[in-house]
Amino acid sequence: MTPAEQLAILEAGTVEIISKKELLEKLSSGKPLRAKLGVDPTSPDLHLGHTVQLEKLRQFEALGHQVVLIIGDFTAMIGDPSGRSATRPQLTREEVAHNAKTYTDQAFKILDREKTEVVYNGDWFREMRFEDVIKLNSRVTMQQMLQREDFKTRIAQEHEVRLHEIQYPLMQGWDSVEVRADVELGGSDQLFNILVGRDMQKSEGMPPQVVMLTPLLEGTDGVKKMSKSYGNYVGIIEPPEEMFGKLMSISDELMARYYTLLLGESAPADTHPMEAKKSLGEKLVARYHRAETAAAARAEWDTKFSKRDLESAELPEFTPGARRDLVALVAQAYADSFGTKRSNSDVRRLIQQGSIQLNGEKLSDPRAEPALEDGAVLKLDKKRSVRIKK
RNA sequence: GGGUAGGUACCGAAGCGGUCAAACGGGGCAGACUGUAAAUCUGCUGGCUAUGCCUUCAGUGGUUCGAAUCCACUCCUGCCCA
Repeated sequence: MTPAEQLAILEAGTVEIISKKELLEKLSSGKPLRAKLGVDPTSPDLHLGHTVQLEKLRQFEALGHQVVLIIGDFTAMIGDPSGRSATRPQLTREEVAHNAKTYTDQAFKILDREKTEVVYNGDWFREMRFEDVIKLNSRVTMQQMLQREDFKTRIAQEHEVRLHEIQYPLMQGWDSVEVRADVELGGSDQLFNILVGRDMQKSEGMPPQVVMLTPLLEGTDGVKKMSKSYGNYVGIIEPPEEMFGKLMSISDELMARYYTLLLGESAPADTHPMEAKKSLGEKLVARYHRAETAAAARAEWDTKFSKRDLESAELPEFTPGARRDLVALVAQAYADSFGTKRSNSDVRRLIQQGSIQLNGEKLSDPRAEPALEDGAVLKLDKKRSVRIKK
């Protein structure tokens, strides 16, 4: 494949490439490029937001280039301030180590395990001595750091910015030196950090990496960037039904975004939005599970929510414990079947607001001890129900 | 180091001796309407063995019948100056 053809493939779906000319030159050299993506294992699960970049990396791999995945086990302890309006919580080494493991396992649902180079930036940062850190710091000016939008606004709003946060871009930049990256991929909020990488490489006498920015994927709320800490994510190892369900609950607007960003196609214009959303959901579930599983998830969703046929739907089975009053029952059902902790007060509220139904009948007395027959359907809220199993 | 403004629930922000589990906004949760969409409307949003009780307004101690509110000290943050 000619360099120009490769460029066309790689360019698709990106927001910005700095610069295309450089990329073309690198591609023309004939040598496989080293394409870097750094991920901080701040939470164990990869979500659809990460896949935008991972899919792009897969294209690099398919074109015979070398993908370098940097697990930021060290940087994760600091936390990337990008796009943040507050200092991130710092993670412990144990948390990070655990997350890193699950992270890579999930990344290889997309990338080829055999072809991908995985490195941990703790390998070099832990070795650094304080004088190395000073040297690193001396390469960048305070003013450059303060140009960053997120720092600037935080300062303008008189919010704190801690010193360790401004180290982050330097560290990310140094990663590029360590792995001799030719290209670094990142979300569009990574522009600054990746540019620092270029500067670092130049001052090390290395050819600077090409910056390749991918669009940021909004989370299921349609507003904020998808992130586990915002609770607006769709994890790629989520059970098929859950994944499908989450995708069905997004707005029509967002659906169009997901079509372009995740599937690389435009949303069908002549189809009812709900139908379009269903095919989006099915396709994505199929991508991370199997086609049959996806079809099943869709069918199951239909009986549960379109036909509202809870009787024949597959519901989690729930075996009531010793306490049979409604409050205890509901609280336990949430905990056992959905892993959701709700306080008794919270449950009481749900009951009072008419959320709880038994076989289609509203239960409104928190103190009642409803007769529970085997197979009865206890509806907790609009989206969650369980089947009683004695 | 000096001066100054602050630290209130998930976040922002009122309150400045009792009627404060704490206004208001955002977020979140639930309900109605729907296509588990958006928009809109309604309710809720510390906990509990619940017409009452317990824990909470940076921390500790104090004044008071009574403190988020007053006093002392401590810790933390912003801003200005050095």
